[in-house]
Amino acid sequence: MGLAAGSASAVGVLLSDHPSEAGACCRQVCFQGAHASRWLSSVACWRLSSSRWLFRVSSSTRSVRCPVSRASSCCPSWRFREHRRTPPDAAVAPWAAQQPPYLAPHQFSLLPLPELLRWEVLYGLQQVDPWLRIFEPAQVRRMVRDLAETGTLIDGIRDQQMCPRSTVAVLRMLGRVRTAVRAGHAEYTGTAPAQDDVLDLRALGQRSRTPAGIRQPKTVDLRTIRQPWLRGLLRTWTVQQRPGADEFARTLRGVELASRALAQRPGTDDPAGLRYDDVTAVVDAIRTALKRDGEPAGWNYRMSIASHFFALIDYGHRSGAADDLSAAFVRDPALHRIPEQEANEDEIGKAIPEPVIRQLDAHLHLLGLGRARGQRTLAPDDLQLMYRTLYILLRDTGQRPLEVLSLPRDCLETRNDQISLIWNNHKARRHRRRLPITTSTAQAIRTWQERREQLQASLPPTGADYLFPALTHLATRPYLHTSYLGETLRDWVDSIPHLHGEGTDTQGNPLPFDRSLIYAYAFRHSYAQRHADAGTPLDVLRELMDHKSVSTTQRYYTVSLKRKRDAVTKLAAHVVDHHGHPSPSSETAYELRSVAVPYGGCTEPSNVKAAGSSCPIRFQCAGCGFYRPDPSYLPAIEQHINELRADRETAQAMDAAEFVITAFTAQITAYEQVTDRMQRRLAALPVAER
DNA sequence: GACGCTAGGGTCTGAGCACT
DNA sequence: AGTGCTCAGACCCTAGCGTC
Repeated sequence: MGLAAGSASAVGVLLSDHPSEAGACCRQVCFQGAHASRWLSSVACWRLSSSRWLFRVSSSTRSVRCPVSRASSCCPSWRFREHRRTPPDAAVAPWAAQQPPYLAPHQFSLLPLPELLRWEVLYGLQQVDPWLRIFEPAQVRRMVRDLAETGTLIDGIRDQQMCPRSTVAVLRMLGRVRTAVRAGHAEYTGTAPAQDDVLDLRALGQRSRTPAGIRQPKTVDLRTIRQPWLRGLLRTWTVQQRPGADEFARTLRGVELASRALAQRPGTDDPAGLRYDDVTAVVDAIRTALKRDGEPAGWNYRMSIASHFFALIDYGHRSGAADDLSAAFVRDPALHRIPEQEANEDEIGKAIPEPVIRQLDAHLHLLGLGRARGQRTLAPDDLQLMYRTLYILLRDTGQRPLEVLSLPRDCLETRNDQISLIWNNHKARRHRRRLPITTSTAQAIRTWQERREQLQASLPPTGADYLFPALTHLATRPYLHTSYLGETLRDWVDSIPHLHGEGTDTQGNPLPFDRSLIYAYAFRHSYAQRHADAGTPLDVLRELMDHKSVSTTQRYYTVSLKRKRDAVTKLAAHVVDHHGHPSPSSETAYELRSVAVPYGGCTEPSNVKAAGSSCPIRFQCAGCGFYRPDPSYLPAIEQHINELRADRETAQAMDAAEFVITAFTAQITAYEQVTDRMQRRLAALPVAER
């Protein structure tokens, strides 16, 4: 339990009407900041009586010396001694029940509450402790004030009705405490959650917040799952396995989809009657699942939903939680697959085009202004310098945002005049990697490093080892959070007045670039695309990006349709017929009227109509009038000629029939003529176009 | 190469901390 | 008590890698 007002240690005081020793009218426990929960844990032993349930303070709860000076008129001990001056034999209990407790800003008292409510609140606060980052005694004091007229928290009325004058923050605290108390009471009496159709996820240990709009503690109404057996299985699994929030959400999504699909089929309310076809129906529903906004969900997500749903079914079979479940209701790995869709041909990848990056560079002076994150810790100039350095690193190194943010404070290394960036590959768990960088990139880092050294005294010590340290003591990681970078980049990009993309409108004006395509990770794609366009060998780029497999590197950049068209346009102008006569055509006409055959295209109509599978002369292309050899295949054709020569020699050695040798010779001659003509035409071209 | 799993990133949004 | 800022959860997605 953290404490507000940044106090390093504090004292929680529970005033009791049963003082344990003479002269001490308050039972109190000292605790250091975050360890209050240990104290509360020791108080958590409670029992149920016939008419009410209450907590019992454990004997391990220590009574310690009052930290308030006894000379102080605020100290209850001192006040009690003063009280006894008039009736020397006055009892402590009646007196203490009427006394306002002494409270420092970091303390609260439950004394004003009736006894049952006092123990309920205490238990609730103990349970609520792990759900909070910082515990605010002031909120508890307000809650206690507003609860004074209440008898018990276990009541059907809403929080607002219980404390109509409370502020939003107090009602939030009250809601948490009531959730915890209700869950504890229900668990003790054995009424929930094993039988409830409304699951309280927080009471089940999930520390989760809710999607937009829902402010109440998160509950899930299982009554939307129409099949009682499926509802029961999900409830049992949740209660017994206590899944995390994400695991539960995916499983629930799978169950919802399955329930909807099964509801369309007769007899699926009886788990024993389920068949193989029912599994197929469930898989079909997941295979075509949509996101909540109506768009098709991604393949990996749908796969994950299916995986979680069938893990639940397996749990039912395995654990006996679904004893009646038909043995036929299992996934068939061979047939119940969720295939990955083909990538869209027109998709041009996620790289930010270089002209757009140049426009971003031109507006670098705006980065870190406006709503930049971290204004409370850093001066405007320092903030700008930090974000500028982050941008340069993203742009020049192609590293993932988290890798840039978590760079070590001393991340530069110079060997043989080559400067390298030392970084950690979190994703592949390979650390202390080295990436060669340019002098200008290194200079940008050094400039920030020098300024960062001067700032260290004003920064939280947890981030001392990092180049971009956490800026507040609340941060859960020692380095800057990814959302800082993402949100500041978003605000910067939105603040740039004009950002032109590629192409123009009908009036010739440049088209605006879609700003949503600019985000931190997109610079990694740009880095890969930049290297690919510059001709960096794939294996070198793989090393630079620290990928294990080349296929991963290839996924980062794509050959855009435009680049393909450029290539087709250039080559289409040099297509020749089999006599070597130029046979130029528009790229579209050529694509429409031809079909790919070995080493070029075929324009024979019946073969084109059959998509290349119906050659009337059995693919004797070199001698065909419809053959359009493609200059890009020149090296391959020459290799093919060599193979034909080798085959002819083999045939001669085998003393093959004369027509076999003649056929090889004719093919070789035909392909030689094709290459000869193409080479002559290419030689006549300007050097730049070859 | 298809499939499936795990770890973790991008983005949106609300909770709640910190400051006034 | 009001308000702006910070951070973490939800949801969906990508990357990396192992298995078949």
